Amino acid sequence: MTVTIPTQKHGNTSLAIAESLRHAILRGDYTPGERIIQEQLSAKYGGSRIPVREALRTLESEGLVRLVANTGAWVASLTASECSEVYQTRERIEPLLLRFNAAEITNDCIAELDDLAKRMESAVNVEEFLDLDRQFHLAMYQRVPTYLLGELATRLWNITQPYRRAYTLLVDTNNLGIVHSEHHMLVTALRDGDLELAERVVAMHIRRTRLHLERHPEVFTIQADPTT
Amino acid sequence: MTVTIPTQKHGNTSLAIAESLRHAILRGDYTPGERIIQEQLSAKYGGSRIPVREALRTLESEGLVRLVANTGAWVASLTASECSEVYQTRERIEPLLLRFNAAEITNDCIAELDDLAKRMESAVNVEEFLDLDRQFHLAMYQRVPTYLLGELATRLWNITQPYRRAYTLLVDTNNLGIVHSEHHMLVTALRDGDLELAERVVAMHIRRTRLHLERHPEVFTIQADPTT
DNA sequence: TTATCAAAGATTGCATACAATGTCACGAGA
DNA sequence: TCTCGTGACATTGTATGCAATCTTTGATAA
Repeated sequence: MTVTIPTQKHGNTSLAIAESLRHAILRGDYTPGERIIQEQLSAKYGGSRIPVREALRTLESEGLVRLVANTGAWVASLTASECSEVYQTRERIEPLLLRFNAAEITNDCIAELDDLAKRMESAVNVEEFLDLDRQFHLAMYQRVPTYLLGELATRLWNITQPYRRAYTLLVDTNNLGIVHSEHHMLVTALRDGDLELAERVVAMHIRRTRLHLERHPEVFTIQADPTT
Repeated sequence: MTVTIPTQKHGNTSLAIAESLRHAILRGDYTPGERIIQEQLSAKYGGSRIPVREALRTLESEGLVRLVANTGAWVASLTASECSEVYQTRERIEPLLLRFNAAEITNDCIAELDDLAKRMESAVNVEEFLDLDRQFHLAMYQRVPTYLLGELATRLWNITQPYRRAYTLLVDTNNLGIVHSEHHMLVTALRDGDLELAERVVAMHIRRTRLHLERHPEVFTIQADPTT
């Protein structure tokens, strides 16, 4: 399969490859632990391996790819305890990020969040649910440009994406009642201008999800077939 | 000047260059805002520009270098508010990291911390003080390997290094009384096994430093001479 | 004097080619 | 059968060279 990237201007190839590959990993086109061959990617994008290598380095420091010198690149995978660490970090980071954005979370934005929360309840499949969930968080956190908090939150979100997917598949979209309640609580707190409460809801939301994940270690057994 | 890197094994060149350049930036060999020319670095390390480019990408995602396509690379610089954001993030992250390490902070380690705190009090120059300060933090935070918290804390520490240096130069090493008290409070809390208190001391230590920095915006005017 | 433009020079971006390294399969010996 | 080597193959690492782009300089006109 050949992928053509839109604005293929000179000087942006590695950026475009990084974005495309990041999306592919988040979409689930790659499984955690799957080997990445430079030559295959360069063929796919119709270039040489040089920009591919730079894209891989970028994704490595984002935590989405693991590089070993002279050996190769793999899609990153997490153990249960590593994932738990990421969630505990999110628990500290995201309330702060919400605080930075609070002033710009206007009525329009709250209406949008409310809409997203409702659409999430009637999401028919896992992919739609995951996409709406991501949009919900970004809508809160990207009102205001930050130097690193926004990007950091996104990175942590991305790293855990495969396991969020596996977990959502496991529990089925009907059994996500608490998640929906929490989203509505958050919208209400924001509407009331109660930032303290909103921060606490975010932290609890992340915390509860972490505790659930910790009760399902089988989620972390997804691995690429080594022969692939 | 030519720099020879120890174990120059095939496949580790970009890693070695990244480490060397990172150290050079942290040492203050480069000023925030200073231009980085790929060719100069490749000449310095006696290789081609390819591994230099990969090293620059790594340092970019660490936040130490700013890259612009087709244009060049610069040593990262922070505005006062960006630096404040980094400190606020540290305020949330480092207590958590301390918590992860708590179980492994043994009597030996506490003695080492105590020693470092004392040597810091009698530090004769700014560079020695900065180095001991760094060691003090690492000694607490790197008892236990973490998946990302340790690396994240180090990155945030590194990003703010030039301004920590400028600030320390500004206030002079004699006027750091509060800093020393806080370090000793921390050692005492750890010795008493009072993790709650230790976490609060760390957070307050970072918070107080941030408030001090915010009162000295002149620290953020250090810039490279554009003609350099 | 200042602003604008064009051309030369400097610098970055990337494709190619080859070297270094790792991986895997196969066979010999225990 | 199992272990250990050994060779061929697959893959990664990097030097080189040229194309694309940006920057600077100097000249021109307002």
